[in-house]
Amino acid sequence: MPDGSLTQTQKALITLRQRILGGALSGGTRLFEVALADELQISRTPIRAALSRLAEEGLLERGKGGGFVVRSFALADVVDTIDLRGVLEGTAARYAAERGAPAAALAKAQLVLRDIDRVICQQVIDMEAYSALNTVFHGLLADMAQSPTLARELARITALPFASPSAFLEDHERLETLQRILTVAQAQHRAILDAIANRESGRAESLAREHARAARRNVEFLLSQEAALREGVSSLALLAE
Amino acid sequence: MPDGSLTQTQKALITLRQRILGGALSGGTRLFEVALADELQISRTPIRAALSRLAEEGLLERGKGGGFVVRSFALADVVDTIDLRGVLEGTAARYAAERGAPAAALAKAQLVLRDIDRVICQQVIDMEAYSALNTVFHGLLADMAQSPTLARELARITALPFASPSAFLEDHERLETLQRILTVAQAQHRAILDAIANRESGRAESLAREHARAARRNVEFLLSQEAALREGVSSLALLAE
DNA sequence: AATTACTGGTATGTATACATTCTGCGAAGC
DNA sequence: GCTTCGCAGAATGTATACATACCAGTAATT
Repeated sequence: MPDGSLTQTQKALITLRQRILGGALSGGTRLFEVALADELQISRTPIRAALSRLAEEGLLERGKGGGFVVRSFALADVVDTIDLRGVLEGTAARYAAERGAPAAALAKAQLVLRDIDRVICQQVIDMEAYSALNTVFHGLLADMAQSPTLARELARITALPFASPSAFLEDHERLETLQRILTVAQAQHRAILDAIANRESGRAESLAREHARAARRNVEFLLSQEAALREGVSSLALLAE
Repeated sequence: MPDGSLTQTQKALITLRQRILGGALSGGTRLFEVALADELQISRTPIRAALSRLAEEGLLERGKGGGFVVRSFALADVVDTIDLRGVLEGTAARYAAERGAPAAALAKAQLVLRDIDRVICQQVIDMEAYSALNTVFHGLLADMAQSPTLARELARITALPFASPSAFLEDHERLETLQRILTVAQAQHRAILDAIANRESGRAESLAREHARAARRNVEFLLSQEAALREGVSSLALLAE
């Protein structure tokens, strides 16, 4: 639990977020200000601020007569959220193609893809590096759409751990499987960029949607495994039973 | 300014929301807790809570070192947001078609369309009644998708006054123009419902997107008018200069 | 002259006492 | 037996005093 020069609100925010995402607080659990204040040794005011921001992030819901409840995510919600990301990224790709992406962004995206190539051809894949690069690529896609509104909503969705573009990748056991998945994803990245560069908006949209669909297949695969295997999937810790 | 048995937070929330939507606070304006507390005769704590919720609604943004700033909406943002609603409603319609909408919802939607018919064939159109029915119809569409995630995001977007399904309709001067617009919209409603009932997902999605496009055309038309005419368009009061 | 360090003012952050409201349970009344 | 009233407690809502952090303006030092 970090304690640098953070404000009390930030400390509470980090701790509580961690607990929710980590599954320590299961969906439907009501959070009481006094109890939390007592436990975390922080006064009610910053606790309240933290709860409010968690509601803003979509991890909590406001109860009827005040109060906050941990939002519960069912499998169907996870799948829907990933698909929704696909829809939004599809729209971003379409906008980028229709409006014409800035040459600088396109060039940068090409460089990122080159870097990703370098990472995935290694014998031991550095997943942290891949995730970082993948996130940058998807961020560039959002930028190329030149729509702050869309970028905002995409950021909101992506903030949920299971909807992030790099979710569920670190959880594949076999190297071959992982390498195959990443190779296909990279081909999709190239195709999306190509469609945008050629101003093929329909193609760009479809490809981006399909790209997210791969993430959905990943979840469905992981959930078809034995429960024991699912234990380690940190992105799914907050799933309801 | 209402004062029933509302909490201070609610009062502050309502007042501030009204000011932002009404354009009394232009985009980029920073809101200071103390100043607001002093002016509204409410202590800082509920002011803070209200500001936090307005940030959640998307009307305010959090500044770098704390503090809140009124979000500024340019014309491009309005257009993008309406299109985004189209994308989301398109997705809702597609889901409804793919998953199969509950018979009860379909029947209810048919009834609503019947009611809308009755409203728009009048000599003097009761716009309040139309807006209410139109909102119900769009709400049913969101329900038929059977995706809480999607419904949530749709509700978020629709909360912005210029992105609501019924925005900009009350601002048409000539009766014939209004009647033509509503007639076309109603035809689109029917087509969307038909596509959903027939499980034609692609058609349903395209139609719902096009339906939102009509709202976009409305904005663009209104903004092409003289500034004097735009004065009365309440949904656009918060637009940046 | 440029830079830095001080300082006053103003902003948000925090703690806490007090107010209010809601809820669940139990007893009284129908 | 069921409803309703009311009470107790526990929760959130509110006010406010105090702490801290940030910024700008100014003066001192290099």
